Amino acid sequence: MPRPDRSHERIPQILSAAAKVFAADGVQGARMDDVAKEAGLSKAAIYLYYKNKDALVLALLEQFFAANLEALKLIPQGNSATDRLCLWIDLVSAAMQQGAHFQTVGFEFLAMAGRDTDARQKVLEFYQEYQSAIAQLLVDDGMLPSDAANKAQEIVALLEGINLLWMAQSGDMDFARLAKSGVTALLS
Amino acid sequence: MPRPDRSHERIPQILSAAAKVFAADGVQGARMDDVAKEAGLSKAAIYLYYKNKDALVLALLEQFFAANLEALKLIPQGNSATDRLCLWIDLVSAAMQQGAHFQTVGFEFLAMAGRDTDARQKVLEFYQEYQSAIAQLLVDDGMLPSDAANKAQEIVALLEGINLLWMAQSGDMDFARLAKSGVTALLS
Amino acid sequence: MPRPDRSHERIPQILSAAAKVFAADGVQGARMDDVAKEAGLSKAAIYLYYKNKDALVLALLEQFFAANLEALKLIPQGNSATDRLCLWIDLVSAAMQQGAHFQTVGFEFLAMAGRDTDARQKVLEFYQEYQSAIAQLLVDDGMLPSDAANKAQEIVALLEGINLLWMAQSGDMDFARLAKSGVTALLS
Amino acid sequence: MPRPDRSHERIPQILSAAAKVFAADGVQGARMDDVAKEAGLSKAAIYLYYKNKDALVLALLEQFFAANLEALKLIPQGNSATDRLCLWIDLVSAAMQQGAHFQTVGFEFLAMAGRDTDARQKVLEFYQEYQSAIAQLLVDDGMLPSDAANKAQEIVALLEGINLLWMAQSGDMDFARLAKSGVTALLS
DNA sequence: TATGAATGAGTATTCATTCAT
DNA sequence: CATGAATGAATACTCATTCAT
Repeated sequence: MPRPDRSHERIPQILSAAAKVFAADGVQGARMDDVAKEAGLSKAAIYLYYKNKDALVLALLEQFFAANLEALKLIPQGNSATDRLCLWIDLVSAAMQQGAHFQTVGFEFLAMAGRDTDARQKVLEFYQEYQSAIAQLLVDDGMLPSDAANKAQEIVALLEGINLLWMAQSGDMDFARLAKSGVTALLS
Repeated sequence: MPRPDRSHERIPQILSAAAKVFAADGVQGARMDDVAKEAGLSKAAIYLYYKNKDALVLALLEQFFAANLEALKLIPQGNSATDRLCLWIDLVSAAMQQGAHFQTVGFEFLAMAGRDTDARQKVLEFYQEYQSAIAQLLVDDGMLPSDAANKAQEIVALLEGINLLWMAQSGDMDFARLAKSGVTALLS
Repeated sequence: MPRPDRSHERIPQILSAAAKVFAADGVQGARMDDVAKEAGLSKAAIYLYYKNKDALVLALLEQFFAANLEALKLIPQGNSATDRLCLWIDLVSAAMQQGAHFQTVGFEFLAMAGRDTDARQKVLEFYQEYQSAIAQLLVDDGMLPSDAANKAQEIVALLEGINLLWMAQSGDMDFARLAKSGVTALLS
Repeated sequence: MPRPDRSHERIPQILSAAAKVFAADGVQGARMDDVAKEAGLSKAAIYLYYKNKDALVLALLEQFFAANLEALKLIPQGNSATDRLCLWIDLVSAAMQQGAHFQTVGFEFLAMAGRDTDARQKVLEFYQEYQSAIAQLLVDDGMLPSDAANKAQEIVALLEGINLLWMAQSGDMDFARLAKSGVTALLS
């Protein structure tokens, strides 16, 4: 009599706990003990699902960038590229307030990318998809593909940079206003 | 009988070693042992100059942002704000190739800022000075102070974002071209 | 509704798997997980048949020495004690090639005997029966019982020692020839 | 507090403690914690001298067989091979009472030899030197080299086997008497 | 000022064992 | 009978930090 497969509930449970603990203590500073406690599981149970801490970190890193890519699907239809981006920025900005605390982990993932091949691969893929999506949006609006690629890079850089400043200032900054103003300027 | 103060030669020696080791292994991953070996000193000698690892990390963080602020003094005189920024970007871009490897540590410092008060303070100061300098440059060119503050934030965000993309792509990107093109667009 | 008793098939299945795993990884190094996998059972199933790992080890130890005692029953009838021993050595030697790999576990059992009362008991019994059987064989040939006891001890020691050397040399040695030559010399 | 002992004194200190603990708990059962405590050092200090537990075990194994080889140098001069061996047996027998408890570890080393290449190498070397020394003694007494090699193997086997029985019987056996009687028989 | 030697306080990882199903 | 899932209790190994010299 096979029992139900608990993996599908344990894995989000563990990842969610890990995200919380990693955000609070940093990737290296986080203890498996605390992840387990936060997940309401024994430490050994974590190792049932992740071979070791590195595997857990990588799984979280994947989830982090995958979640960010998900946000690209929220880009709405609309008249102009500028309009569509500005509407999207509002959506993203609202969502940002939520996961703000966890965002700092993103910086550690970027640092990891400088040292770990797997991490670098994920980061690269993420920015490539991100830029592609923005470029497509510009092409939809009539921009030449070659121009769109460059402009998309500027836009992505601007948004990531604003995000960086926003984090640096502990969220004490109007992300949406600055982003919309910047994007509008870049596209005018 | 006073002994010679070796601080002026030991401190750069240690910081330089620490920078190398931190870049290679990450801030938390770096071992005092390795810093000492890299510096050609005994581990205990490090403790003569830095109370503990945290102090060393903070000193390095200070140095990191101070060095970046130094770059602001390189902003040249010139006709328009756009011209001056573009000339400056060329200078910065050339310098960047050098310390590329160490830049990843910057991300860890940003992550630290999310958790450590001292780190946050330094990061905040850095971005405030950075934005002020850019804003001043815009005011010099005739922009209204209130507009200049906003525009400076956009420019700083853009440049930091491009830097981030540049790191993420392991330097495989034309930093200067993209930065100049973006800044020009923002200021047109 | 009584269910069929599977003990008679499970127990050899488990012991045989355990023997394999113990031989490969050592008694302490062997994991119940691996024994279970080797036996094609779940780990918990092992515990249905053996209270704990110690019980399994002891069962294996018993089997090990019992199997060695079985060999004593193979001592053939014959003319002289020397003849009978030499014939027997040939039989034992042929069998040794088989279980060679598992023999290393024997050393661990001897080591255990130095620390564990139960193990010591089994080992003592084994050598007592071993020596008795050989002594009886000598008495059958006309030797005085008191002389036979001593001579049997020498013979057992010699054979065990040759076995030891044979193991130490990874089987790269003519066990039978050396054993027969030695026994003949002891009895001449 | 006086300055601690010099490092070259630490190694015998650690090995001696390890021998004690390993004898009591077995090689795998021994905890580094206990070795440290027995040595009067911190656990970390052990790791200053031995990379890991395996390295410590191997060092002990080396010492074990090296010490046994040392005993070969005690073989005295004398008239006949038999005389020399009997005199030597008396010496060895007296020494055995001392390290009796540690001898059980020898069985574990033999078991290790079945699984670990380094261990096997050491064991092989040991028995080769052991047999060579005995063979030389026989040649000194006029035996043909080819006969001596075989006879030496029998003698070594006998002595190791008696040692094995002696351990199995917890020392409750007259090692020297049996050994001398056996060797005399083998050489008559 | 400088260091070799030492350690206390962790931390990741493992594994025998249990139990609900 | 049988097992997938879970865990408590261990244990090897690490590292920032100290201190006698």
